[in-house]
Amino acid sequence: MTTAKRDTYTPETLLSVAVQVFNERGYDGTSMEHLSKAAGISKSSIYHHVSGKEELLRRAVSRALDGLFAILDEEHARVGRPVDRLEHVVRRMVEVLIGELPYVTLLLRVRGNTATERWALERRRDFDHRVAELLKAAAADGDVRGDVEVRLATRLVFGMINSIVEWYRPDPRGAGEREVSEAVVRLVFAGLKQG
Amino acid sequence: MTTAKRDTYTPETLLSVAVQVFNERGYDGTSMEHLSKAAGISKSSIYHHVSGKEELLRRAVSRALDGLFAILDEEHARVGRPVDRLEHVVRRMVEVLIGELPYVTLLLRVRGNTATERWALERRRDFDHRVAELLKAAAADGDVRGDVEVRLATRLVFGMINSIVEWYRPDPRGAGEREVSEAVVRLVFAGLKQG
DNA sequence: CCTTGTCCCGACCGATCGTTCGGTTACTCT
DNA sequence: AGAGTAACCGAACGATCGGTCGGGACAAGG
Repeated sequence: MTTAKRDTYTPETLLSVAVQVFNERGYDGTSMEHLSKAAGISKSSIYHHVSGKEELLRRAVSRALDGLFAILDEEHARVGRPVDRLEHVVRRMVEVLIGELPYVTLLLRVRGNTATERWALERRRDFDHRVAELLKAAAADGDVRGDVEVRLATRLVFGMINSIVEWYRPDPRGAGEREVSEAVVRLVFAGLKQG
Repeated sequence: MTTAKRDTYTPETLLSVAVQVFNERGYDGTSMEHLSKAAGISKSSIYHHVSGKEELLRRAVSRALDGLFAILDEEHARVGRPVDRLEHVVRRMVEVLIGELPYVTLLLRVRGNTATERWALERRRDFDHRVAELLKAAAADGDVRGDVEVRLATRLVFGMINSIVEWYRPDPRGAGEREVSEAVVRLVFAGLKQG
């Protein structure tokens, strides 16, 4: 609180604007001109805050990845029966995904054209493997079905969870979040069939 | 068979090359230079076969959409109990998605920057609504759980199915296809829990 | 007052974008 | 052989790309 800042951009506030535009137009489809219009400052001014377009992407996907990996450090993800730890991770993934929606959205659309994008893809794979091991342990306990391969099931469950970014739009009262995470947990573990 | 064609490009063969590159680099991330390198002809020669970059996109997503809509016209999708028709549509969606993998992949990544992309998004929404009505009818019959909203369940199921394009790679023997469609049907209707 | 540093700007850079054009090659048909 | 044409090419178009540069406006500290 030593400095009384001017009412201006910081790398963080600029990032939130940039991520929104990236998600609307796609990273490749977004020019620095688009960003400057959306931020209300000139194109060259953006370079006062960040080193360039790719740094904005790196900051965004880092934030998303940090949020996801933090789940694995939570107590309920580390101790207990694997099937219960898996349920906790699934539920928390939905919550993080919704809480950091624009950043995770951008992360999930990265294709691998640049070094930054390939680094993001690698960290995503790491996370996937960690969850796959959890599912494998739950299968070894006989708590989840054994007639679907672990790797395949992991991918399909991730697919369902990650697809949330394609349609979820924030609810000002934050009401829909619990409904979504509950629906995902029910469908993943019990399926559509009448229980 | 009246014409013995020269060994050269047609709009269709050129399309298959273009779609592959689009999926690797993203549509916006792909330049006509990239396409010419991949196709082995000069940039200007591409314009002898198609009107431009956007026509390639339009042809690709049209092929994907035609494949999906054709499912709804099949007999098992039109007659019978809604829950059985739903299972058939789910299974066939996986098959079409795998059979037309690169085209459906491109369709699912369209963002809406151009008129062609917005048209594709609109047709996708139409298809989604058709399937949502099927699930609604199955819920009215009491054949699928009623504690998850129909619209929400539809989106999550579509998310799981559509995510296949993110990791499935064609098996020369076509072996994995049945395993995937079976796994999807099991997870969607019965869930992960040991049955 | 003047200096210092933050924040921002218009003008401009070389490179690349999707597309066009005039012309050449190579095959088909008569 | 000669005409016609589908397939192709190199060069260049105006526009836009991500990024650079020198300098102006403005607040804080002396």
